[in-house]
Amino acid sequence: MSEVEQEIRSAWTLAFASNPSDDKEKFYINVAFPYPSGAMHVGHGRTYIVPDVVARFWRMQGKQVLFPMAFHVTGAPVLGIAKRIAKMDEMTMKLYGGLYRVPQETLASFTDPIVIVNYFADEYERVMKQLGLSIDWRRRFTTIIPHYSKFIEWQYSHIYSQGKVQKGEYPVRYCPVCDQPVGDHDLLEGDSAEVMHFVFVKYPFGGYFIPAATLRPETIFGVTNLWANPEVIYLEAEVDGEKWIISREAADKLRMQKHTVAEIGTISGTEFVGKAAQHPITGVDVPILPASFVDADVGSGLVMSVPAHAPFDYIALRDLQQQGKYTDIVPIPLVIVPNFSTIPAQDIVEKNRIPHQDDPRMDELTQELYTAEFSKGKLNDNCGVHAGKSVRQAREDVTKEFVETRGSIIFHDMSEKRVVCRCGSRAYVRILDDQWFLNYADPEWKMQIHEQLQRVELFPPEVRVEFERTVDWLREWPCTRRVGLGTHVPWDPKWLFEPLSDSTVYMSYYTIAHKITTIAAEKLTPAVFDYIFLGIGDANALPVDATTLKELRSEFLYWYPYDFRFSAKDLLSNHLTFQLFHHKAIFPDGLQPKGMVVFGMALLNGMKMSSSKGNVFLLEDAVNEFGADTVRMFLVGSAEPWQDFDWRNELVLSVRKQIERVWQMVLDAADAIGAAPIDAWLISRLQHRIEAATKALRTFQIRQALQESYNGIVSDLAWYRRRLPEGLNGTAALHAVTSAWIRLMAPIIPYTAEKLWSETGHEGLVSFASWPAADPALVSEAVEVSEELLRRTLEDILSILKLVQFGAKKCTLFVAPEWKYKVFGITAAAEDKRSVVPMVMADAALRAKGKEATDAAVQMVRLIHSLPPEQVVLIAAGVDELSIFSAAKEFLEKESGLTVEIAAADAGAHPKGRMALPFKPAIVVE
RNA sequence: GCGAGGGUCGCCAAGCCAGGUUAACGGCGCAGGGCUUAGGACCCUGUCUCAAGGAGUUCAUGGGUUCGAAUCCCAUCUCUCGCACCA
Repeated sequence: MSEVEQEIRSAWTLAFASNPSDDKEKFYINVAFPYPSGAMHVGHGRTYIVPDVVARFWRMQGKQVLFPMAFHVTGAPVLGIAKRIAKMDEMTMKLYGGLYRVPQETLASFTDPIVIVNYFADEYERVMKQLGLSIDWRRRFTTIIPHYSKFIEWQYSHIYSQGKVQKGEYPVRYCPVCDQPVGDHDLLEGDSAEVMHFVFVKYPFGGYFIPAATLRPETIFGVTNLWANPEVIYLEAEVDGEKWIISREAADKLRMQKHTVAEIGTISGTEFVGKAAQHPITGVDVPILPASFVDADVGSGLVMSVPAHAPFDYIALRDLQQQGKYTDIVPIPLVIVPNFSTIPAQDIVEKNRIPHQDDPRMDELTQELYTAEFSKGKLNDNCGVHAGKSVRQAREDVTKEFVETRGSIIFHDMSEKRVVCRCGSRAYVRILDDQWFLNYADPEWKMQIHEQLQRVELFPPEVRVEFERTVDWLREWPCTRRVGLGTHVPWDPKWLFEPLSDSTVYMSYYTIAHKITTIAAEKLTPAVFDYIFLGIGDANALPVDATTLKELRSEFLYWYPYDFRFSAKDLLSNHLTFQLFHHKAIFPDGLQPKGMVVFGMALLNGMKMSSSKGNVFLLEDAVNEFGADTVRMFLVGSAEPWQDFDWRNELVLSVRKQIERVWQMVLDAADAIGAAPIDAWLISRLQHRIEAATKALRTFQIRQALQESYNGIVSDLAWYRRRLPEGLNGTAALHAVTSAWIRLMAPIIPYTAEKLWSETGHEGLVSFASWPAADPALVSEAVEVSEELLRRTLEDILSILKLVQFGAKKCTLFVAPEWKYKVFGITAAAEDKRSVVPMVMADAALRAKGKEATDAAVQMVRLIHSLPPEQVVLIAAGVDELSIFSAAKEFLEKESGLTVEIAAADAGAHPKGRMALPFKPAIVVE
């Protein structure tokens, strides 16, 4: 097989290079391009095989198909990989040297990130070619070539001038040693840490403020005291011009969050414990109490105490009161929560018998109660104007009130302390103040996308809701980064465009990718792209020669807009929606995306496929072990594109056998001659198979298409064989079947199909042969119904034989009498099957039959419900069962091993004969 | 927690939107038989339980609507994906 594949691959070289055609309609599909930082696994395989099957199908339908591919190398991950390889990091070396089998000498050069992406981009291309993907490789590019950068500059010149890119503040994880933001890939530890947003509620204290850090500002109405850690030395500091008392850690963090902090002095926790601050709303005294659970490294290092609702506060207070201190403090209930008393913190602490505030279970219990209150709680009458609100709502409102009218700040802190950069230093939250954002929050832009979305075809249709939701949910997107590979922001070159933001309209770039490289990159000014993509300006007044420009313009216009874009569902909530926004912002109405197909995820032996966990099966290994067609057919056949699929080696082998079966059956049929009565049935069935497969492919139900074109045809051929007269293995009718069959299978198993196509004497490539068309003139319903009758009857005979205890020799078929067909007809036509009996009785001749007729009517309702509706119609029109069975007498005898006799039920003396129904003869075995 | 989509007879997976084609397509696996020196391949049959072609219990669980529900409604349990600066 691998030799055959080789040979065919060379025949395909350049065959799929696609240029605008004068007479053919275009069909342009594309896939989310890969980030080539590692080897391809079988999960990637499906992502590209599905569009390839679609491309091949439409090509055979006579369309001029464009299926391009490129590589997305923008971003930071490879930088990290290169660094880790330079440091000989064990995990990384194992992954690349072991799993990905990068040769040692090549691995040594992986200290350069560009080398990594180029290496894997080449590998992707090689494996994709092995898989037989019908890609126009002339259009390949990577996103960091100068031409593409010029394209991105052009894109953003429009987005920027429309005011859709804005400057703003943004909290990011930041490494003070590297002086850079750190992404998940850059962290040694703590990649699950989230950025939390505290509100600093300021309590006046002497000439100072004590900013108590809280995640639950709505509980301000239940504050009984503040907590300070007596073991901590706090700072007196001037923060943004006010005097605050905070921990040293908080002071450092505040500096990173755009606050000015000047130290004035220090104050030990013990010094102000026992004194009182003032409640910011009521002004009453709030005592400051000591507590060991208060962490200087969280928030401000000082917290407010809500003992009714915070387990820590409750238990710390209980501990003090047990020593006889502060016994006048009583918890103030605030939040009504189902299944809890008015003091939920007490419930949860006492129920779990927590001995003291340093108990390790406390974090978990706190989380439990916070979640319950957040999702189900309502504020009670202690909460002034907020009484009756949900916790969720009150939190939002109170936060707003404090920030806007009471001078509170939002303080960002990590949910875990151990967040460590690759350099070994701890990472913090830092506010970047000159970050650039794409304003996806713009209501007008959103509205345009909602409107546009209605015109986009989506598969599967269920994803439409999710797209709509995503459009609503998107807000400002930070679109620039300081580190990584990519294109510099033209108006602020210290920034680079972030990867998801430089890949939103590249589908248009494909249309010219193979030609634009002949132009020197520095000539590619925004005006040049304006001409190519938007038709703006005079071709003769631009730095590039006019002929070339016009050619690019016309090629773009030929292909665009694209017809379908394919991607896995994890990109739906970002990339797939972003690209709609960008297309809308840049291109005119007629050039907007027309359709999208969203894929499911990949599993390996039931587990999620993941390179980092080593749970992958490399695509190249799969192709070498099983053959490209087998891999393709397995991936297509195991699930529809939008479903998750599971790769299991043991199942793949059976797919290979199926391909071998096609191969054998087609070659066996090559020299069949002559004719048989069953030919008409086979040809008739074929028309249905073609129709069903075609319909399925048009709606991307590739698995369904495969079932029709493989399983369907195989089972038709099996019945056909069975029905051939003794001594015949095939007839000339098979030639029509195999010719259509090869073409139906060609999109899925192109190598095998290509080989069979030439083996069976056809000229040219099957990849460009015309797709078979169903011919209604070749459909014979009568023949199909009569075969169906035989099939069902034979099945019944065989099942009776199986059950019967004696050695049967003879079988008599009693065919239903004419009047029962009449009852069948009446029943079939009845709108409401419940009224059949009176309808039958209305017929004088039938009424004369008495109970026999009413019984028959009841049986007929059951029978009709058990038959496909279209068959019911045909049977109601009348089936000459007597002659069908007579003609098939020999066949029935051969299959059953019995002597078969056929009789009319009314003539038969046998009492069983009365059981005969239309399409269901009475069977007597003796 | 929020948003989206699922849970079907050993496994994969149709059907559900438009209730009666449904004991529930198809494939895989398994079992029996045929063909064969043998194995493979191929063909036939079976594969929830009983059974002269029929009957009984089934489609995550519990309710409901209906002459009739895997399909519609309600509740519960459970799995997958996304939840943002990241490819």
